Amino acid sequence: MKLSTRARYGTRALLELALHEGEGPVLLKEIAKRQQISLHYLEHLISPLITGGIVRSTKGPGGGIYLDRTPREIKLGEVIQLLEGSVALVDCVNDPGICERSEFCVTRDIWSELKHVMDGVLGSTTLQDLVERHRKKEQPEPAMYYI
Amino acid sequence: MKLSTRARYGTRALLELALHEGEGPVLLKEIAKRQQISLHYLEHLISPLITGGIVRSTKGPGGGIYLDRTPREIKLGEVIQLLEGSVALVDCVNDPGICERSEFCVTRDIWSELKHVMDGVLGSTTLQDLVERHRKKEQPEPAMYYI
DNA sequence: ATAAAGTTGACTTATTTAGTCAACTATTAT
DNA sequence: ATAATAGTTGACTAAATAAGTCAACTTTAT
Repeated sequence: MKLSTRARYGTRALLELALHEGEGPVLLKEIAKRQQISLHYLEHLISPLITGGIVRSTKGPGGGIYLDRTPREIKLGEVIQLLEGSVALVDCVNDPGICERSEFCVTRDIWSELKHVMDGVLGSTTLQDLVERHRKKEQPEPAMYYI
Repeated sequence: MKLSTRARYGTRALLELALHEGEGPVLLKEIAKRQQISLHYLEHLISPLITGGIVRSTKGPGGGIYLDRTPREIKLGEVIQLLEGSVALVDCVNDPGICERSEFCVTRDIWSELKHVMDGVLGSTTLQDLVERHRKKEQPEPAMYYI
C-alpha cells in the first residue's frame, strides 16, 4: 500500500515548477537533476500531467515545461489522480459493481471512509501550499527576542 | 496504492469471528467458505494475527480459531498494521533517516498528513463497530409509521 | 541546416503480491 | 494407543505491477 514513484516524483517535479513560477520554461533535465530523478523516467511522468492540463511545454532551444495554471489552482488530489489513479484503497469503492458483496460489505464502508479522508487532505492542499511550506522551512522565522 | 488481499481478507475473516463471538472456535475451512477465500491462503493470514494477540486457536477435532479479546477492544488499525504493515504511503514517513531529503521535504509532510488521517479512522473503528454496521444492514430498522 | 528539447512507444528488469503444496504438530474421540 | 481432525510452517511458483531504459521522432530557435 505504497504510493508509486510516479506520484512521488511527479509531485516533486511540480513543486519544482511552482517554485520557479513565472521564470519561463524549466528544463526536464534540470528538474531531473535537482530532484534526483532519472530523466528518461521523468519524461514519462510529464505526459499525463500535460494531458491533464496541469503543465504545458515548449520544444526546442529555450524550451521546457511550466505550469498551465497558478500553483494556487492546482490541487494535489488532481495530481495524484493523474499519476496514480484514484486514491481508493480497493477497487470496489469506486466501482461497486465489480463485487457482488459490495452492497452488504461493511469492510468496504471503512475503505470508503479512508478514501474520503484522504480526498479531504488532497483536495484542500494546493501546490501553492507546498511552496509556502517550503519557503517557511527554508527561511525560518527570525528568532523573537522579548526585551 | 491498493490494500493487499492480506488486509482485506484478514479483516473479513476477523469480522466473521466477531459475528460468531462466544460460540466457540470457528473452523478456518468455514471462514474460507463463507468469505470465499482460498483456505491455504487464509492459513497464512491467521498466523500474524495470532502473534499479534488478536486471535487464538485450538487444534484437533472441535478446534478452530477465535478472538483473543472482545470485538470492542480490537481496532482496525491494529489489524491492518499486522497484515499490511504501517499505513504510511511512503517509507520516509515512518523512517525519516532513509532519505536525506526528509528534513526539508514538504511533500513528505503531506504524506504524513495522509497517514495521520488514515490512522484516525482506523484507530477509532473496532470490530464491534463493524459488527453493528453489519447487523444494521442485515436487519433494517422497521419502517416507522406516524399516525 | 543544425542543435536543442520535449514526445512516444517498445522493451526489460525488478519487486511485490497472491497463491499452492506438502510436511509437521497438537488434540480429541474411540 | 491410534486414527482422524485441524491448525502451523516453510518452501516454492506464478502472476501482476512498478520502475526504468532505449531509441526513434517531432518541433522550434538560431
